Amino acid sequence: MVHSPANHAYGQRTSGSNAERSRAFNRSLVLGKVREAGATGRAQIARDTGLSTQAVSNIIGDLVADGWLHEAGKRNEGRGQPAMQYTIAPCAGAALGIEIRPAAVLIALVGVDGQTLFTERVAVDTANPQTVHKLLPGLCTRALKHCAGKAGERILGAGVVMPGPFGATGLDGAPSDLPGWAQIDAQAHLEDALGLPVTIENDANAAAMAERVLGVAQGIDTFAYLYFGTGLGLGLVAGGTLQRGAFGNAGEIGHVPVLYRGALQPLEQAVSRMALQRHMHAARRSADRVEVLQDLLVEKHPALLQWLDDAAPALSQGIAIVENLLDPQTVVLGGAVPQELVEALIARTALSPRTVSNRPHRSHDRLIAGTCGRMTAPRGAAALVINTAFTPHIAAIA
Amino acid sequence: MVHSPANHAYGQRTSGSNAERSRAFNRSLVLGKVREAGATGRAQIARDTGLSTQAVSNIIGDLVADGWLHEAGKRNEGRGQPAMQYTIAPCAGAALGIEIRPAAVLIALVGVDGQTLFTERVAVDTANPQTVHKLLPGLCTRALKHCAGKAGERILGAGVVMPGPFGATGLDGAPSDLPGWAQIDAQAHLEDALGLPVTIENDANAAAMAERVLGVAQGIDTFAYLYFGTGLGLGLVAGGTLQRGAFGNAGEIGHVPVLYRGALQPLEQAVSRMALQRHMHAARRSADRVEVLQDLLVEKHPALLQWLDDAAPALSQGIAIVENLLDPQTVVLGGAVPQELVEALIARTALSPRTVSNRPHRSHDRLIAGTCGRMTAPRGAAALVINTAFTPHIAAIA
DNA sequence: CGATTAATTCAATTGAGTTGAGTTAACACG
DNA sequence: CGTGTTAACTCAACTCAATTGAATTAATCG
Repeated sequence: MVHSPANHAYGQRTSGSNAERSRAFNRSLVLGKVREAGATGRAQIARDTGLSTQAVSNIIGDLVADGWLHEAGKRNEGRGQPAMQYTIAPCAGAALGIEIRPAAVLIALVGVDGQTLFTERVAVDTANPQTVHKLLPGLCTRALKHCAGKAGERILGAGVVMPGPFGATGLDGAPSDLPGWAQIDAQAHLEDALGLPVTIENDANAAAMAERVLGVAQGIDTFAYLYFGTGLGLGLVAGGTLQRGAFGNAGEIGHVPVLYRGALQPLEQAVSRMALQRHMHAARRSADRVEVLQDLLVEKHPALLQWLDDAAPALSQGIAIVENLLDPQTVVLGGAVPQELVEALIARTALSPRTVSNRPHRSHDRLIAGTCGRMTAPRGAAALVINTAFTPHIAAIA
Repeated sequence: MVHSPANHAYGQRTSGSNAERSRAFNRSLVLGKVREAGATGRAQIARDTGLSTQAVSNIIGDLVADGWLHEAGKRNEGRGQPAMQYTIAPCAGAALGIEIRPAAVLIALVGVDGQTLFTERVAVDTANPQTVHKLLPGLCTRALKHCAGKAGERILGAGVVMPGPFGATGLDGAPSDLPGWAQIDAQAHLEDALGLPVTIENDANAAAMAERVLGVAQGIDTFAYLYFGTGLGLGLVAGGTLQRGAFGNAGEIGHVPVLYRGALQPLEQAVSRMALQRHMHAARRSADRVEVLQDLLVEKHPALLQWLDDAAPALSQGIAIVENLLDPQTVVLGGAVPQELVEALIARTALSPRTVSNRPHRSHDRLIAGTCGRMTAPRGAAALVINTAFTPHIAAIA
């Protein structure tokens, strides 16, 4: 359990719009359009946004001057003057992503153009607030050194992944809890350690954002992400926005009961690293490290195959619930396990025909594998920060 | 099944902001603040929105001139000049709400101040597109006549409730399907019949909006609504916004399997009007009309009590899933059944302790009864339209 | 009664998008 | 090869709406 600063529902209090906030809104909008398109021109953005070409021109002028955009040659298509193309500048800035696990801290530095510039994993005895506070500054400067000049000095902020749920809930006491974080204001503690604005999120939400910003869910506005962690988490993106629930604890799908090996059990007793380790342990094989899992998969270990065959129907039930409750464009499966394991599980999962997602003409498969790999969570934490720069919103400048 | 105009995901394409759209945004924001507060003054709104008092003053001046707001006396509190209070003008406008059921059409006219001005229920043989098209104009003028002068002539639009799911899905063939609507563009058809802009929504979403705008969920930004209809539906409101899913079919909770009478069955086999009717039919009592249910409840009919006792644990499982997946501030239960039945069911429902919603300090109960009564769906349809006027958004004026 | 506090208004200013005319650079057709 | 067409882009004047700061009004406090 992690301390949650407020016991009341999140309130993002919409503020009124004025010229200044309009400009910030339109800047983000334009940046987002460039990111979405990869490369595009002013006139095209004007059409996409309903702004005049002049307005877009002024904004793009600003963004180029500020180093956010680069000119990328002219595009020659049909008649008329060729349109100058713009792309997100690789050195426009970067965001830090940090994952705090019970026995390790993972860090990633991701550029606003989507390049992962640096990753590192540090094992710790216990990831208590003191240890992490001492560890972070060093890690942070090391990360920044590795990309000096390339991502410039503009660090937008830090995203931090910590295991949920946040605040006191009926799910406390899970083995994934971090010691010592429940009593302190985690965000303030981390901002103090890093000297950067910090956003805290759970692993599944961060992973979902990783796939949306950097991975397989780019351009998909409404999807669910099943995160294969110690337990099983669910990250929800609807209309391009992360759904956190009223207290930041949406997505606790691991506790939903499903039929598994003939009995009703919480889904994460069937599908999760914890479940897999328990199963392999019973077969006297360890499965605590990602490399080991990969080896077991290559050697087609019968216990692993058995687990896959048992887990798939449980997963299918979970997906049916998610599909019927949220009607997503697709469900992404991923997490801190080898890509091959995810794919093997997907291959064995027969999706229920009785859901709203079983529609005739689909542009995406109902269940797809995440591509962000092992560093999904820390990269997602960074993606979280990057995403805000590309998502327009009217907000008072604090 | 109802025709869904597009087989691709909803796209509400954000447009850029300019002076005009900023003004519209701020107007809605101010209107929303007045609605939220009941009565409030300019300076207070300025503080709430981060706008200057001058800006708020100008906007309020406009809104009063346009008939949206009324002055409601000065408030004398402490020092300083007393603040003029403003309220939503009862005759500022109204919205039409229509529910199309297989054997009946229900209509409601709701003023922007929240007053229900008129309701009517018309039985029909089959609610096919032709019948409805012929019926609506008369119903509509009748509704408007009953409030002439009171709600003025400003009708903002019509909300229409039709049973989901929309478009082709894996859930087709449900008994709640409407005949003949799958082949036509329902929205265009209804706009033609009414001469008003039409918003189509399913019953649960409309009911959720009814409670948010008119009922027990006022001021609650994130909640789930369990709608007791022919089946069981789920309306989701997150951050004040209705969550429709990618194709408008979010909330099909009725198909989630739960343990009911010793076997895994879809939740709506346990909790729904359909389930109740089947159970009472087996006890040789009809239960097809709301009045009959009320009588059965008063006489404490043993079969009904038995059904309540059986349904409650199933409901509890459904609620646990909703809580863990969405972390709402509260869950509202309601629908087209007597209020007393809803309350009797709630009284028997023991909520799971193992969910994120089991938090120590709660401002709302975890499960509360809806208060919008029998006309929930049509009133909610109207609320849907009214809500847009009070919700700020940057959008191109088409 | 004067000082203080708070709401409101007036008038001038500012920021940002729009408008419409003009420029540039490609293609297409004779 | 030149002229017309098309489309991207730019310049300068304009407009809308919010901000700023001073002034006004109406209440309470001492």
